[in-house]
Amino acid sequence: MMDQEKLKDVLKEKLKEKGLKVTQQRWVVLQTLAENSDKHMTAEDVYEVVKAEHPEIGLATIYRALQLLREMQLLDRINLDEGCVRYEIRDLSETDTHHHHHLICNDCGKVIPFEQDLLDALEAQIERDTGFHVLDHELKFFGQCKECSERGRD
Amino acid sequence: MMDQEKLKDVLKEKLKEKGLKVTQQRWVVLQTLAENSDKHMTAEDVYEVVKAEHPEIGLATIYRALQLLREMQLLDRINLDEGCVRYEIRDLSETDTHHHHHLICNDCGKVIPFEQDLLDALEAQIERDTGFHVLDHELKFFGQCKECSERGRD
DNA sequence: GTCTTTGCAAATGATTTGCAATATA
DNA sequence: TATATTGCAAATCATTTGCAAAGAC
Repeated sequence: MMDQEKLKDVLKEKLKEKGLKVTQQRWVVLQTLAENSDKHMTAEDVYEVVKAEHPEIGLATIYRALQLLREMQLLDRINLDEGCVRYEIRDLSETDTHHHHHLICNDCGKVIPFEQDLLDALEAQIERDTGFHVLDHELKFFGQCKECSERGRD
Repeated sequence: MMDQEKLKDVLKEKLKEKGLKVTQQRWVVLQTLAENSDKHMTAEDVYEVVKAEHPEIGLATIYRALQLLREMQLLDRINLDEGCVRYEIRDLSETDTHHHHHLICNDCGKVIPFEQDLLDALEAQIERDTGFHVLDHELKFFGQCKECSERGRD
């Protein structure tokens, strides 16, 4: 929580750049994602949390804030094919082409972040072979997490 | 098109395994995906193509067939975050844990398949480091295709 | 004060589902 | 003939949008 100030400054700066306003709703949404950086929240999840302190904030506003914060690269979006989309706050130190992937447990649905940059060589090869200029990538691993595979062994 | 017979046999066999019936609609949907294996079709795309020859087939049936064919591992599904999902026929020779990825052009939206199995080493490392047992993975590269990057250079 | 943003309710759009009629084995 | 399947229309459900009222700078 020590980074609240820094985070708010980043938000202010990015909004000002585009001539947009720092509203309480945008700050609350960003804060909620920051406080739940271990989770991957849907718009509805954020709405439920926010509602406790700010019952006046509407779901449409949450959607608009999430979209905006994502455009400002403050959030990442992950799509687990559940019929909705999840958001997570981006580490302030990550670069534009961040490389942070996910391990998704087929059994319990847990999403584990995984840091890895081994794809650089692969990207170079793709450019060489196909002429496709890679700007970003998304990598998801599906399987069984440690806990679920241990539970399954009983 | 020489593989029509083989494909139909595979369909028959997989359906019989589950006590399901070979209907004209299921066969037509599978055939459509086979004839358009270079494209990545949405349910609506399939519906439009099918309608020409079989105007009586409804969209709901297309959805049900696509879902079923996917459960039988005859199709793969790709989600490009467009708000809908695309399907492509799976190569009959691919194994259960197939590894076929996509290069997605940010400019023209083209989707280029890409064969690569370099992730095996990475999967082994994940299992070692985290205890997560990887069963499958999905890898998407975003960027600019050859044509678009050449066009952009003018 | 001006221009952006919000809250609400209504609209959208892909996908799913209930059910009576129909086709497959 | 018995059971699975289809077609249609209605239902879902996440997300978006129009618009008048409220808020930020």
